[in-house]
Amino acid sequence: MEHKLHIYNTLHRKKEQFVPLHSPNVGMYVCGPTVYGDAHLGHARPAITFDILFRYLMHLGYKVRYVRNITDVGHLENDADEGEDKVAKKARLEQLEPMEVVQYYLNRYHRAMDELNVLSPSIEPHASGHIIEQIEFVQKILDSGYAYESEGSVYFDVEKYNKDHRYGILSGRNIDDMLETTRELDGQSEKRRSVDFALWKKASPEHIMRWNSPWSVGFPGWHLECSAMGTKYLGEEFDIHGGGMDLIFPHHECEIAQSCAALKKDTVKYWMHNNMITVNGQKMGKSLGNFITLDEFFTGSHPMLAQAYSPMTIRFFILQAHYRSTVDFSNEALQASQKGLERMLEGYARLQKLTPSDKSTVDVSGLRAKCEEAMCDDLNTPIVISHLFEALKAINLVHDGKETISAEDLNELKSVFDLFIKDILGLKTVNDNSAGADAYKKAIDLLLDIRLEAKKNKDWATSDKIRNELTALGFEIKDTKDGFEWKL
RNA sequence: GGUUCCUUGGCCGAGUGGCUAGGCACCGGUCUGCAAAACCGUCUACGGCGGUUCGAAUCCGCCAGGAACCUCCA
Repeated sequence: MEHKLHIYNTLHRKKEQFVPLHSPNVGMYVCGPTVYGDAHLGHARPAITFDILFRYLMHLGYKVRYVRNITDVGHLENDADEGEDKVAKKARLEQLEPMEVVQYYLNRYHRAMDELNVLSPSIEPHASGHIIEQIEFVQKILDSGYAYESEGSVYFDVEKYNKDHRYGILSGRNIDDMLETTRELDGQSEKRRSVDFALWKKASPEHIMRWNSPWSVGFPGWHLECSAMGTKYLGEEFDIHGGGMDLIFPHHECEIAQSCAALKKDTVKYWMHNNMITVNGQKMGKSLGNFITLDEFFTGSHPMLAQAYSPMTIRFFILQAHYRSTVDFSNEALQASQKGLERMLEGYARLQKLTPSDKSTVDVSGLRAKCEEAMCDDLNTPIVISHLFEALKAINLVHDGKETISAEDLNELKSVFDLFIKDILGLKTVNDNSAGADAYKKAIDLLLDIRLEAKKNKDWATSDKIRNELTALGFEIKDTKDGFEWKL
C-alpha cells in the first residue's frame, strides 16, 4: 500500500511512518469514557481526533478494527487504596443500580457522539463485561512473578519489573525519583512500594460493584481493563493505542508494564495522545469543575456560553487546531469557527450548482495532493482546512462569473470536497432530503419567486412584506445578482 | 521539588533554517430600489536578551511568563 502517513509516536517522541503489523488490517484501541457523568468538551477531543484517524485509515484502504472501551468499574474515587468505585458512589447517591447509571450515561454519550458525527467504533467493550479476562490477566502477571498478593488484593511489583524492563519508558519517568518523592506517603499500606499499583482490589463491605476472584471478592485495578480487552480483541501485538495526554502517566505507563509482564512482549507499536482543551489557559476537567458538557454547548445552557453552538461548530472548532496542541475555549473562538464553517458549507452548496465552462481559469489541480499531504503529516487537519478555504475562493469567483472552470476540473473539485469535508473531516453538509423538507423548500422558493416578480414591477411594498415576514420567521434572505438565496 | 511542554499579528490558530498558512474581527471596494447578506481586496506577527548561520518564528543558552503530569481525569 503506497502512502506516507506519518504519526507522532509518544513512545519515541517523534513522527514515524505508519507501517501496520499485518497490512491491510489495522488494530486501534482508544481509551473511552468513564460513564458516571455527561460528556464534556474535553471528551469530544479524543473522540473526534481518533475518529479522524479511523476515517483516514479507512480512506487509505485499510481494514480497521477500532476498539473504544467503556469504563464502568474500577476507577477509584480518591486514593488508590481507600477510595470507592466512582460508579458505585454515584449509584448510591442517586439510589440506582450501578448498571442503571452506566446505561443512562452511556446512552447520553452515544447521543452526543452521534451529534458530533463521530463514527461508532468497531467494538465498544465494557470493563464490567470482561472481569474473567481481567482475572486471567492478573493471574498471568502473578505467574510471571511481577505481582504479589496482599490481604486479598493483588499489586504490581513496579520495582521488580523495572529491574528487568524499564518502567517509565512512555512518560520519561524515573522510578528512583518517584520512590524518593513519594516516600513520605508510605505507611500502613498493603503495598510494598508506593509506586506499586493495584491489579485487583478487595472490596470493602459497602462496595457494591464486586466479583469473585481467586484472591477476594473485589474488583479489577484501574489500568487492567485496557490491557485485557486490547489483547482480547486486537491480539498480543497491535498497531495503535490512543487517548488523552493526561493518561500517559500513570494509566498508559502501567498498561505497558502490565502487558509486558503478562505477555513478555511489547503490545503497542504506536502510542498517540491528544492534547487538552483549556479554559482560561487551564485544563478543562471533571475534577477542576470548569467543564461545560456537550449538551450545554448544543443548547447554550451554561453561564459561560454567550449562545448555543451546533455540534458541527464544535467539531470544526476542534479540527481547526492540531490534535497535539492545546485548544483554548472561548466564545470568540467558537463564534469565529461557526462563521468560518458556515462560509465553508455555503461554498460547498454553491459548488454543487456551479456551471462548467470550456476551460478553467482557476487552478484546482494540486488541491487533492496538498490535502492528502497534510493528513499524512500527523493528521494536520488545520492545514487541510486552510487548503479548502483557498479552494473556496476559486469556487466563489467562478460563482460570481469572474473566473471559469472546466467540467473536468469541476468534477475533481467536487470529488475532493466530498472526500475531505464529508468523508475525512466528517462535517455534515446540510441535508434534509425527506419529501416533506423538499416540498417546504419549494414553497419558500415560490414565495421568493413572487417577490422577485414584485421587485421587477417595482412593487416594493409586496417585495418588502415577503422579505420582512420571512425574516421574522427566522429565515435569512440574500439577494444576489440575478435571483436569491435563503437559509434558516 | 521532579518530569515534560508551551509563549505567533486585535482574537483563534498552522508553521521546525530562506519561499508572507488559514479563519474571525477591522478597514476599503463590488453588488443592490433600500437593507441585509454575499463576494473580492487589504492588514507581513512570531515573549525578552544573547549566540550559531550568508540567512532564524524555526537551532543553542540565559531570563520572564504560563501549562500538563507526578492522585481520579479525555
